[in-house]
Amino acid sequence: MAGHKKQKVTIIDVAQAAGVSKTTISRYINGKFEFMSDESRERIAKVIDELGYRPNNLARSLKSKETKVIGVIVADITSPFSPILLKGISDSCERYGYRMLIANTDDDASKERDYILSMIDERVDGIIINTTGENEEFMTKMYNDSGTPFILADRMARDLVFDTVRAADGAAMYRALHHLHDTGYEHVGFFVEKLKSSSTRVHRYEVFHKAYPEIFGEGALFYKLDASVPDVSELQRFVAETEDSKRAIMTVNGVVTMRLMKAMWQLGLHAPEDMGICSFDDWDWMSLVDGGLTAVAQPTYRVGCECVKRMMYRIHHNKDAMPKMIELPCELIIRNST
Amino acid sequence: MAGHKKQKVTIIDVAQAAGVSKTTISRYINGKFEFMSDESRERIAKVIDELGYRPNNLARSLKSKETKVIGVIVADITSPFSPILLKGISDSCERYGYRMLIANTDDDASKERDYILSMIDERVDGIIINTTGENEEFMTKMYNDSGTPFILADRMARDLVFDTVRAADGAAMYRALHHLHDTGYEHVGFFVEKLKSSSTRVHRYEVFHKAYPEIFGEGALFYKLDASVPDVSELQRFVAETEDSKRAIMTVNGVVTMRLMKAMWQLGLHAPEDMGICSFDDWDWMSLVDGGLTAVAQPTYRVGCECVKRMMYRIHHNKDAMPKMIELPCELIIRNST
DNA sequence: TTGTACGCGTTATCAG
DNA sequence: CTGATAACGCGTACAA
Repeated sequence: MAGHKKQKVTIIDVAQAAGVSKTTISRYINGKFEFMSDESRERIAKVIDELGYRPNNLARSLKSKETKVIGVIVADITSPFSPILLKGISDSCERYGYRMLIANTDDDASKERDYILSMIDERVDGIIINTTGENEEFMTKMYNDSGTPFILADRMARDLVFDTVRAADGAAMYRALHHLHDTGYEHVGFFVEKLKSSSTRVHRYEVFHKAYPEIFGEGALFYKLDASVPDVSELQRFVAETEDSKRAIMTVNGVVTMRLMKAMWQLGLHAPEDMGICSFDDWDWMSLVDGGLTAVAQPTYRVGCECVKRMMYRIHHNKDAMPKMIELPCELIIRNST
Repeated sequence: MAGHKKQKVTIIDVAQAAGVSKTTISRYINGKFEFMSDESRERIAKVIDELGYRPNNLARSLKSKETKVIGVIVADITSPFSPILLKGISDSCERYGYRMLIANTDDDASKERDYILSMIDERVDGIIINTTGENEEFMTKMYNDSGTPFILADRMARDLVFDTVRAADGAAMYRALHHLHDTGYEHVGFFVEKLKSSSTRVHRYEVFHKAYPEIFGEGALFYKLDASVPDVSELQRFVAETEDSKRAIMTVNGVVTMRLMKAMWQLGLHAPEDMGICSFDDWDWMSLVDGGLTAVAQPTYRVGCECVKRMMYRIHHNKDAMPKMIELPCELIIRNST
């Protein structure tokens, strides 16, 4: 017997031990007590306890066509964004009695497809996905084939074909720029990473592009951080182009903020003396650097919660509901750096 | 039909469409091509493609008794430690063709028990657990009942009843203290959070307790950060007790480091001028503060990988192997703060 | 090379 | 109130 998984006790074992049929055990398990005598119930309770019986969820799911499992696909699990989203999803799932099957795509569209397939094979009841954005038609096909609902977390697709839950970062951008303008800044440079189709960055970029001229009355100033030129050089370019003015930096996300803080350190620059800085994304360490960075805090936890909530609605109430865009407000946290 | 999950195509549909029995389809799916004619194979391939057939993993697992799913239970998914561990596990699982079912316990022993049960119900092939440490006997019972292997990630149990993969932070502590001593520090205060049974903290605490006198020739100096007194006060106590000496702080983990950095900021203190600081845990922002914090970097990613590796060994080669303690080396990263 | 028939552990239908 | 029995979708002896 060594090397084998222990024989699990099944519903039949329980039935025999209790001297009833497995039907009755099944009823007991599912709380249909109205269909059995009190003595039966008590005996079954005792036997189940003694044998340590636990129903096999695989078999149950096979029969019932639902697994009570939600698939969650994140683009980058090591991003500070992901754990918070996952916590939101996890806490909510718990409340509704669901579990999570989690996958990480490393922002790779092909991996994303693999995991979607894999999760559908596993018969998850729905998929919450922080998508790379490159599998829109694939997901549509999967949805049509399997009926598995998708909900997009934070990142949106080109067309609104799936429920989408995201931060209202457009509004936040306006608030942040107004704040900078009111505080007396004359120029604001927007620092971005490479713009992939991934849309969150692109969206913020586009909003800045539109909002900045409206508020500051001049064309938007963009600075791109990529491998071709050191971050420090790009920062110096900004300094040169805005010299002798009260200037501030706005970053497209927390990663860029971190890269710029490093670059500023290397150049011996500090906020707010040398330049203001306002970060999109508020990560814990940002309250430490230079006496605290002004930042736009994302409602990431709530995004996770809302994804689950919407998923529950779709699963239990209306499988064919119209796709809906749910936007959650950001918070502008003003600290020492502006 | 509205409101119902799409009818999935089954192995029988494929069999009928291809004009063979489902046995042959099953063989095809499982790559046993030696048992069928080339024409059969081609026809089947075509039909599967046309129908978009995907085998139902629930049914497969029910039969085969293996799900290719590893349960992962973390104590705190929002801790910076968790995503890295998860990435290690995830990347490794991917290589071996496994998926992960993830749960977050919020360091709550009762939740931990619930999730263990739930995962066993789900028939996961094994459980990797960053345990609260309070369910040792429960896990032992579960292991005996179900045969599901457990592997402890980073946190260990009192007795070595399960495989355990962890950082060799004892050795790291010695190295760090030697470094501080060699650099000329006269006193080192060790700052800890509340010591729960959770063992990682306790272990570091105990090692410091033993190592400090050996290296510095005086009794260990401990400072406890808890709700009863402000962090700032505890820091001031340290300053008072080591006045007029070259002193350094050693923290028990990254969270404490962050709290102390905040407290130092409030008191206008800086490293390394006012005191050296060496952090257990090296988180990304630590390279930014005060020109970079000296830190002990944990091999967290590799811990995740090793957990999976060991799990594969246990599942595929030796279910009853003796529990083993696997220790991975830490790295001491010397920066500006010491 | 292919197919028949049974079992995996549950739930649901129906007849007692 | 209770219990046969047939699914659920797949894998596999065993037979042909």
